[in-house]
Amino acid sequence: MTHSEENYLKAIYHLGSNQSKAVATNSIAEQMETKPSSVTDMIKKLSEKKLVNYRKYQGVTLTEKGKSAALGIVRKHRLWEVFLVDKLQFSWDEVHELAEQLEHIESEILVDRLDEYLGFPKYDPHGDPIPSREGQLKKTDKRLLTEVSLHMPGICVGVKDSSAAFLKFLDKNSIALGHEIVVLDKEEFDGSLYIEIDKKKMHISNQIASNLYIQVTEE
Amino acid sequence: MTHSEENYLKAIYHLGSNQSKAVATNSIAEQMETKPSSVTDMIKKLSEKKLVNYRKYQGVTLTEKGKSAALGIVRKHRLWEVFLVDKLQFSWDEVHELAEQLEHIESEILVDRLDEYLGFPKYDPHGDPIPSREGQLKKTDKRLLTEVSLHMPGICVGVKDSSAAFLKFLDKNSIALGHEIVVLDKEEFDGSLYIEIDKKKMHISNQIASNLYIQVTEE
DNA sequence: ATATAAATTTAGACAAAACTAAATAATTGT
DNA sequence: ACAATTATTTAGTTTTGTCTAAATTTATAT
Repeated sequence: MTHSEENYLKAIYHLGSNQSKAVATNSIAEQMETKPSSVTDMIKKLSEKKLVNYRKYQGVTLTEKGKSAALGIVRKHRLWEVFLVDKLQFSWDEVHELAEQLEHIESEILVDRLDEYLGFPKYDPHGDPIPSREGQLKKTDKRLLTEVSLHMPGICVGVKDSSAAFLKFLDKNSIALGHEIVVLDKEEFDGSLYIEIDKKKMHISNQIASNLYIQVTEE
Repeated sequence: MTHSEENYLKAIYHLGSNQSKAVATNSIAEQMETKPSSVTDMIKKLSEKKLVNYRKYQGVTLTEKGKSAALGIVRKHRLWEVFLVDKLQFSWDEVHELAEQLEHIESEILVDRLDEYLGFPKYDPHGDPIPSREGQLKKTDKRLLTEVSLHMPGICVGVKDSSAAFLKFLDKNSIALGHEIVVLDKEEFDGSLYIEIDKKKMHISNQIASNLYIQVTEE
């Protein structure tokens, strides 16, 4: 499997995992910053290899084989991200591009050793679940902070807006993944929230809150 | 710089570092398991980029720019090897192919962070020196264990007698390539040595010692 | 319902990196 | 010295992944 093939599979996986609908050629082209005609070419190739289901003009879906391959790449990507953040002191907004390269390193054993070395993490630094060796994903019941009820404890597991600017803001205010968050009160006037994070009380705007994903730890 | 270009530079570096003579097209082809005509093609390309000096039919040498690039790749290769052995528990003979992939990951910062994380190692698991960020190489010198001075640390890098009997003996006494060895004392009477290998003290005969190659790692 | 717009595919071209086969230069042995 | 051998380069082809431009299919709007 070439790097390019892997990148297409990953793109199709990311675009298709939410809906059960087929993924459009154009959306793949946009995601990969390439031309639709190039996408068509690659889709044909992947189709011949039984990695995607394809009918002309009808978009693509991953076959079981394709999905399994895509999950393998996602697994590698997210494990390397954990490595970069936990071991090499990168911050969570610096690791994506590096992981894009590292995810293509071919070796089952390496991935498993890395997994073990990192302590079998279940989530990457952005709060996204890491597929198991068998391609199983932990379910995430993550909600936006704005949708969490008062006094319901949860853990900060992700961001909706992953722009460097937003991530930098969070860093500055020591809001980090893994920290426990409770909403203490809501300001009806502007939707801002009084929260407690990591035992520190804060007041954050609705705009911030609506871009933070929380894993609710009690029903 | 493409992976292929990097591989050619590395091959030319390895073939040319011993002699000051130009490297022959055929030897590059042999090293890279490719055809001489392919080598000529690539050499022209590298020559246009001022990475090698090339005159038709006269072989190639690296320019300063090319040498610096080659050393950068060697640095990455050897640092990743240390990572795989020290952190992920691979053995010295399993890491080469993986490092061949990892050496192409592009990121100055990553390499520096890795270097720091590994404690700025000076030698890889095979006893080969790791170039500094500036491309400086520690000198190496490989000797028989019997010719190493007391308390001079080195790495076990090879055997003179490669008979099954000898290798079996080494295995039984957990003397393996890549292990650090220090000679603690010599027995004048029979030339046997008291050594410390991998933090374990041992007493070995002169016959054993005179069949083990050591890479001395300090002046 | 059908004209127009949007999405997708086809056809043909290109660059990178490899190859084969043929031509040419350098080296070697007598 | 020069014929034979070996090393190297050239010319032309292939594969992969991309592109542009044109053709075709599907979706949309009045």
